Amino acid sequence: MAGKVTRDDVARLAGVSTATVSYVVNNGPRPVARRTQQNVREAIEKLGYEPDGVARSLVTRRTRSIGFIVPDILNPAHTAITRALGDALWDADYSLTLGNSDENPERELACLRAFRGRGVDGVALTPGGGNLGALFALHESGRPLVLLDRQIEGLPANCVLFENRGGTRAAVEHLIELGHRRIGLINLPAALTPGRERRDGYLDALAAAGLRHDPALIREGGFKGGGDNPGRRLEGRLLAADLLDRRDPPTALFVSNNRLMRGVLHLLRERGLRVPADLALATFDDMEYYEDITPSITAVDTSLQEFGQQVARLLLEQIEQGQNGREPRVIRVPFRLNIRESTRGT
Amino acid sequence: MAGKVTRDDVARLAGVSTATVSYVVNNGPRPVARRTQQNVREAIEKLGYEPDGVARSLVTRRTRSIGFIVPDILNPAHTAITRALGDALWDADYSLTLGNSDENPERELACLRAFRGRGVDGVALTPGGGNLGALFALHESGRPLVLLDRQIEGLPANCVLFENRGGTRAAVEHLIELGHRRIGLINLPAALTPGRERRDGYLDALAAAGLRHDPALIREGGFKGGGDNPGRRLEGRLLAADLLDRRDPPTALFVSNNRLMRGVLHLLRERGLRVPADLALATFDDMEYYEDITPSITAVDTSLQEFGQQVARLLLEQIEQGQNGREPRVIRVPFRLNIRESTRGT
DNA sequence: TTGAAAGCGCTAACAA
DNA sequence: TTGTTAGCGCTTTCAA
Repeated sequence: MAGKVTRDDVARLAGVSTATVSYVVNNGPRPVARRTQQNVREAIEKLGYEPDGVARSLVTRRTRSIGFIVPDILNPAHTAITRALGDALWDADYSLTLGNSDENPERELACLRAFRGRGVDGVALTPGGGNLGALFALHESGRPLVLLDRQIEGLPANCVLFENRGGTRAAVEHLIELGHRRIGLINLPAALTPGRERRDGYLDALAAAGLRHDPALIREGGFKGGGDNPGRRLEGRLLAADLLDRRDPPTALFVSNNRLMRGVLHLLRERGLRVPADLALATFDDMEYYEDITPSITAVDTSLQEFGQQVARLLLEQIEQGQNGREPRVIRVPFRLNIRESTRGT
Repeated sequence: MAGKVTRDDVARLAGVSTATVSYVVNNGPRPVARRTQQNVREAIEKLGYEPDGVARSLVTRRTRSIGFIVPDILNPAHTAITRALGDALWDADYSLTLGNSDENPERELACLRAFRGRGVDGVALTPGGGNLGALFALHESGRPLVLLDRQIEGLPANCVLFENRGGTRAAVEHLIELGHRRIGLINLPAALTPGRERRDGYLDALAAAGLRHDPALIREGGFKGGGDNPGRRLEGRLLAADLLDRRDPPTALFVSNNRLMRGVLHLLRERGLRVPADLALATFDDMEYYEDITPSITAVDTSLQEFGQQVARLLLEQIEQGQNGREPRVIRVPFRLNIRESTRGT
């Protein structure tokens, strides 16, 4: 506040030009005599000078910050990705500015605009499906952009995805190996990448085992991910109840994400179902508490940490080297199936 | 990128001065004739002009961004606070820049520095206990600062706290009402505000019921909150096991936070304990999944959303009105005891 | 009601 | 090896 120390003060005290101070502070781009460096450093120390990032940004046109739009950071999967992304960016001296879209296209657009206004050096987001115009424009402007979890038809942007299909297939095959023949699927909407690919993985597993697929065993949520809409909170509960109330109910369930799974857990408690005796359960997204609760839950562990790191890598690569007409990269983060009591028993 | 549209272009096209464009864009501080406004707006529209936030910040010395340092955003309690804070700031047209300290004083300091360099308009953090010098300096510089969850001796900064004492007392009284006489406490380190106050609330409840307090029933973690140190992940498990292995074990446990609680849940599963028959359980921090799992968990619900909102309020108040020598505000966020199966049974 | 112009603190091109 | 200086895009004082 009071009387900010600027580079001029340092230059004066050290008896050099402001340019020299700049070269010392930034370690370049041109060399400075050792002796002079000394003097400047001392002056900086004595005055308690700190460079002003805003002024620097104005001339370099870089802010060393990344805008990150997440549908809902309350979803533990997004939290973990945010954490990993933030850490990786931090290591590269970038900071993370957060925006919640709540799966609301207007909010998403508002975030995009706000980020541009603030001059972020890149944007990462889980696109809600709208705002195609803005996203194409953003991509065409050459600004670093990374899509998470969902691809956008025709938009050749870098993208990080889960092994949706392979992970789901592995989990369902595991259920099949345990002897299950009627396996229900509580799925995300198949309109977006994760729902579509997880459904395909489920079908793959059935087909590979020579099981006929009964469409009546698939239930699909109408919800796309974020927000705290209470009606949707336990959507998984409704869908699972629906399935279990059939005259010929499944003996096992694969649940496509952690939000749906919460609803299913809720239902288990309400009905006092024994797991895996009455119903075996496997799910996508491995939450930390799945290994603490009773029964512990078999889950496809998607390495959220690596996911976040890859997003950072793509972003930094683009910032430092530009896209250079390179083909867009689509990275799949590997998975691991964590088998626990909800399928294997105690 | 290519040929950015600046205010000069707009001024030229509209046939006015750059100052006028500025007044139109900012709606002030001086009036502009309706007719002129029209012209300027049209020019802006036609050129697709967008103000440059960085340049504006350089002159206004405001960035409309807040730096937020959290020990570990993976802790769902912090996530929820972050979300609420971010939303409230967003509504006021501020953005949130995130830093994870991991309870590491060096990282905390690095965040503080980075934030200053980036010119944030205010800082909110859960202080780790170190960096006293930097925090006092920050506060004295007059920059908006809000402390979360932990007070710092002698630092008269605005602060938002939980009703640690009252909430814990209510939960323990609930256990006493259910007939429990030997109630264990798995606590956070009493060196910091939450641990100290929760312990006091526990003692309050015992005293009010005329129960003698047995120090052997209190176990205290050594951990201060963040990070993913695997050894600490299930600290609650060790502490609880220790307590239950006594010849005269408690019949109920109050667990001071969600991280410790995860360890306790893990232990329940390992030992096949029936809750609440073998052991009744109540905890501080109400996680969403506590109402979905079996048994559902009785918890002190601390309204994380309101917590985040209060942080935002304090911050914005300080930014807009300055502290003006006002007394520092210490806000306590109310709680609610959510009674569920882990104490009351099914 | 409006224009001209002086900076905000910094980087880097141009000179020396 | 170092100094001088022209901006970066914007806000706002001073004049008109």
